[in-house]
Amino acid sequence: MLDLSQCSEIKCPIQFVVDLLDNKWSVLVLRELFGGDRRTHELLAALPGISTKTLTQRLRELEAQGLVERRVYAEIPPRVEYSLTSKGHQIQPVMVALHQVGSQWLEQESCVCPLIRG
Amino acid sequence: MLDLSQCSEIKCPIQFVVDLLDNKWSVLVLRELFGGDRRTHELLAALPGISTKTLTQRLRELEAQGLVERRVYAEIPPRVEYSLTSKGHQIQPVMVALHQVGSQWLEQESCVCPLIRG
DNA sequence: CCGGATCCAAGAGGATACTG
DNA sequence: CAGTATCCTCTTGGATCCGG
Repeated sequence: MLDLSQCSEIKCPIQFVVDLLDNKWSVLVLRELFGGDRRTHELLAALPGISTKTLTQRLRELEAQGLVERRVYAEIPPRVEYSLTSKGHQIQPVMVALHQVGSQWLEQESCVCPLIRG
Repeated sequence: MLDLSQCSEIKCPIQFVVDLLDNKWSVLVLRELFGGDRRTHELLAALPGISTKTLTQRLRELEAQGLVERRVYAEIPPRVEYSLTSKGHQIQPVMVALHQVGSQWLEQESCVCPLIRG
């Protein structure tokens, strides 16, 4: 008998994206890559607190989702560079919106630091 | 001695928003509330798989962050309604962008269901 | 109807050490 | 330099039961 269960699941586009990115680091990794190609140690430096294990996991996931490309250079010492694919670039509107809303909310927050308030 | 550690932390706006929403359900709860005010059991029905405990947790968080308002009516049986605050509405650009990118990606996916292709 | 309290399973993710 | 393997901790979140 034909299994149509997958077909009847009408997937919400919002949920679809959220599912791809709902973990501690994916969005921030993408944010870095929007700044240009990055080597592994550059990402580690740009994302304080992330472990090598987690960074690798996230990059592999993003690669499997077709958002990120991994390029390996046959050199000693090894060199690996990560970049956004064209599909990865498509997420830019989300990043722009996150940045806009985040800036708005940060402004609205009362600043805890008297020095900045001046 | 004055603790300035908080001040030296320059917060990325993107990370700021991500921190507020990085869990399994917050974005989807907000998606529902963009559809209008909702009672508890309506949210439970609209979010298949969520538990009452988790829904309450997310709502309390969103309330604490000022994104959601909780209104209690003194009736028997009890009635509680949740709605977006004005700050909550400010996240709309993110939802729009998520929806747009998600739709785009879903289209690009090869459809697994022959009936829809048909 | 709403939601708090408890218990529990699963997974995410950090620290460290090690390999090519 | 890049990445894997192991170990371990903490959090998330579901299931269930109970109370207002």
